[in-house]
Amino acid sequence: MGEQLQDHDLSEILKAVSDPTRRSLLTTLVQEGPLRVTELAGRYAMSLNAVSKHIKVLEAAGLATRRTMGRVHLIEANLDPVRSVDAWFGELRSIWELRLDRLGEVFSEGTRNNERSVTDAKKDDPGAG
Amino acid sequence: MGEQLQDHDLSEILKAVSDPTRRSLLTTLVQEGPLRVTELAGRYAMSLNAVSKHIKVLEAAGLATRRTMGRVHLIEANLDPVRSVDAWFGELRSIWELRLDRLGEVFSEGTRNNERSVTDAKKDDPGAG
DNA sequence: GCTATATTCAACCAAATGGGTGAACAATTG
DNA sequence: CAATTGTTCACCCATTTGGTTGAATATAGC
Repeated sequence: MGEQLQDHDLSEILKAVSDPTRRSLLTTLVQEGPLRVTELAGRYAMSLNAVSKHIKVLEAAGLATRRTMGRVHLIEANLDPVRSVDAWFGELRSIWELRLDRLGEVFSEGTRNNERSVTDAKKDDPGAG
Repeated sequence: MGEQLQDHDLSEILKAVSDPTRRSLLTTLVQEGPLRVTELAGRYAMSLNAVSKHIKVLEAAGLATRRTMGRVHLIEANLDPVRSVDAWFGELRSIWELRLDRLGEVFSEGTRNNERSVTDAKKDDPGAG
């Protein structure tokens, strides 16, 4: 059961939550539980169709799921994909700290001249992928 | 120091990292430290100008900073804004768990129908539009 | 001063995005 | 069946986006 961190998925998730309306929708769903499309749309100063489209984007990103019950579509939030985002940012941070470790504390004296500290850190290069 | 989580900033940060090229740029900067625009651009199958624009987007989001040294612009990653993203997702998660907790309380009070509150909320509908 | 290098600015283009409207489809109800 | 309700589909429109190219600006070196 590996989580295949596909670049495309990550882009889709991040793009989905980069829109304030969609973030708001997601928050609403998270705090109130599954809601109908119309109920959701009623809270925004935009057309039902616009909200419907936003929901589709959330669905495509895996951040929302739909349970169709008759003519009513119940939309529910799903925060699982957020873990992919966390994972990516986490990885970024550890790469960052790894490099800072290699550089050592020599760097903290000033940010203008860094050439020498780099060569200094070369003695202990693990080459972490 | 409160995190004055401006919606606009969050959107800008998320949109910035929603592009795979920009994520790649950020990763490169994080693992290799400050780099010149040309050096960065040389790693991508796109024009220097395209990369230059991507860098600007990262800068605008606060994810990269620029130190101009003569004609050379050193671009450096800055992961601080990521904390805003973490904060938002974290908030979302706690809201989620809070609601689940509330649902649990309702159950232990002797309610027998699990989805009643959602579907039944129709009678309390304020009316969209 | 001239030339080469590093980078941005400006204009342009195709595609994607966020929004709107009206019609269509699906399901419930009288 | 007909009417109503919930939702999507198909278009249209303006703006943004990601990319291109060519010119402009700034600095470095001969």
